Amino acid sequence: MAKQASSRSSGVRGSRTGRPIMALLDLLGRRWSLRILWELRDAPLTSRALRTACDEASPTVLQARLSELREAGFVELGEGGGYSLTPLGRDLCETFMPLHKFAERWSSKNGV
Amino acid sequence: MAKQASSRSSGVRGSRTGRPIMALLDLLGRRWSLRILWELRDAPLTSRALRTACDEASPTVLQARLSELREAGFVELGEGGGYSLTPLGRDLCETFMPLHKFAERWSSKNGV
DNA sequence: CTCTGGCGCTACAATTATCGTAGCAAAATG
DNA sequence: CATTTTGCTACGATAATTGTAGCGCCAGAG
Repeated sequence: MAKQASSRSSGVRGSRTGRPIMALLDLLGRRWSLRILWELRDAPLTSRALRTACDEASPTVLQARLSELREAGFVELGEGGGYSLTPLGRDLCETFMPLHKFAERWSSKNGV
Repeated sequence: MAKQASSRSSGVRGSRTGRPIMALLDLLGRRWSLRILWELRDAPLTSRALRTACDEASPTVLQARLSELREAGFVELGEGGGYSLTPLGRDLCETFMPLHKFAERWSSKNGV
């Protein structure tokens, strides 16, 4: 795999291009990335609680995403356990929060 | 896998939950989804041009994502060829456009 | 008509990522 | 000490993605 170096955020597709947006788009375009940020949006969650919130996704991926997200500086693991958004992560979350409203508008046009 | 029914948007993880945001998050959390929307943001592109723009991603996935995005009503294929955003798709794109600025802010804190 | 060349799209094998289950060591609790 | 919960990992099975090649179609050039 060799995707994760150690403290660099460059296992991300598109980061080679020097366009940060590409790196971000790629990082967020991985399974459960967006979901994790979303579930953490207003309260810290333990890894298990997060797993439950994420429809019982496998801990393997969750842990991988959590590592990436932590490395990216969006998520952190508190002293007494429990994952939470960093200020930067919260900022990112705000950015695509309007997606919520959009989703509802979309689903009605989509026949649910 | 029976992911794509035909004209339903329900091969999407989370759509079972009845929470449209989950369905959207899952759809966008697939490889190249966000990137495709991003590349189409201000001009239509032919499938080849899109492939070039997407760092020569394999046509297999691109075509798959394009189908999903078309089914979701975000992207359409014009008469004379060329993919473009639908009004809805453009709307979605606007939603996460601030990500661009965020990405730059992020990359500077990240040491690139 | 024939020959390019671009279009959207597909086949297929190889490689990766993800899933699902089980379980670990460490810390907290009783 | 026994139990529970924490973050995290192993590993075989399954699904998604990659890379390369090429299809049928159509417009324009010769």
